[in-house]
Amino acid sequence: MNDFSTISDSRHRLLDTAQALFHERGYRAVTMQDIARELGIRQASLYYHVPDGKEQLFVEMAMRNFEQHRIGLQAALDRADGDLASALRAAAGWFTAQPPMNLLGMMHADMPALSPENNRRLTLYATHCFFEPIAAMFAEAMARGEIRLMQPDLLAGSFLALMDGVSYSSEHQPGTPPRRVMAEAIISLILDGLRPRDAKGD
Amino acid sequence: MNDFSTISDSRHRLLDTAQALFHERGYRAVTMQDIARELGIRQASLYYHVPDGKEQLFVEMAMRNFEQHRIGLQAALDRADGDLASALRAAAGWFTAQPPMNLLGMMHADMPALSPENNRRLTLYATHCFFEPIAAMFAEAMARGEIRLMQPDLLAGSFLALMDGVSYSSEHQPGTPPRRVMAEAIISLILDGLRPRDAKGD
DNA sequence: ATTATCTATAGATCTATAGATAATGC
DNA sequence: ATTATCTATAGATCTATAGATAATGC
Repeated sequence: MNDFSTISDSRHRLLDTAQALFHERGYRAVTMQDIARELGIRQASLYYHVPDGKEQLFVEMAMRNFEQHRIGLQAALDRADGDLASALRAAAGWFTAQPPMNLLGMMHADMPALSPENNRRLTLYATHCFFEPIAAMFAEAMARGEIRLMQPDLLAGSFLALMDGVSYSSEHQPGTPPRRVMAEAIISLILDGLRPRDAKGD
Repeated sequence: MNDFSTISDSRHRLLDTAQALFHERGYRAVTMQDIARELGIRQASLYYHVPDGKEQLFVEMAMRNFEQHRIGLQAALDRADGDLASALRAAAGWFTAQPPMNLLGMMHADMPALSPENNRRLTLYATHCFFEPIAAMFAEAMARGEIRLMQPDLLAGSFLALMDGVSYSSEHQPGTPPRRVMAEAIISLILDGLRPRDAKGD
């Protein structure tokens, strides 16, 4: 079938599998055994691909995942119109189209298991890939006078927390609307708040 | 010194210690050893207090914690004035005064490690203690015509996600404002949104 | 010769049990 | 006699290493 580009195809398969399991259950809950079983190979065979073991696997998976998000998120933002509403829809569209990643929960639960050095690297890179683009989006809208003044960092954190909340609901709460529908409601909330506007529709 | 009420004082100390560690690092990352060391006793001695072991300890800790939150949250809401702004400030005041608990992250990461039965019990009880009071708060404001129509469940989930985000920032992001300051900004966002009001202050 | 797997296993943890020991309260 | 601890340890897991085996590409 596909004979080309199989160069590090198995590496990608490994990282994909690790990603699905780590994001679903967390670093400590997933064993090398689990990952190997999912791939159909023996646990010890994983060490051919990641000689430094489980922590290396997690860090490589996370770095690749963060980078994919950075690129996808930035592309979505670049494609959006020049207003905040479009940018928010683009960002939310990106997140809701991706598998749930539970970013804040992962940062909280999994980072402490890593070496201080890896912890630091991943935390910095998460800031770069997630926080900064979102904060910049809000800061630009502020510079355009489109929204009132508020700390962009706080808004970025809130937005990411809300995206995590959407993923959580869609995964664990029975009978919730689709993620994009929830995201749309949240965007409307962010832009206009809960208080009813005096008159004027939409 | 205090000779009375020491009846199950040691049990409370045990649950307190377990709570601090479980909330900080998650169920699987904390060993019985860690908890015992913190209490200054031997690991095996814990089993005198919790014969069924680690899972029992976690479940009892979580149930007690949820119940404390339900009572404190309800009391705060009862004390508030009749409008949503007061209720939101009361709820946020309660959460920011408590030690961070990372509710959504915990539900996501720790529940799968428990037996299906315990998982079910805790999930239901979390809904009862956190979701329902908050959703009711929004539903009542809607009934009063104070806010526009939106799914109370979605708003409750969003509010809890935002509270988790506040806790996360205050713990892991250097140089963030105090939790209550962040919460106040978020409440203003929920009520009025980001778009600047035409004229009229507050 | 290189690449990717395998089997077997050492060593480190971690949970939980069995049974001893000490202190307290009748 | 009851309460709360202790020591010692079995049994289960989990990570990671050593060395064998098979397949592929010169």
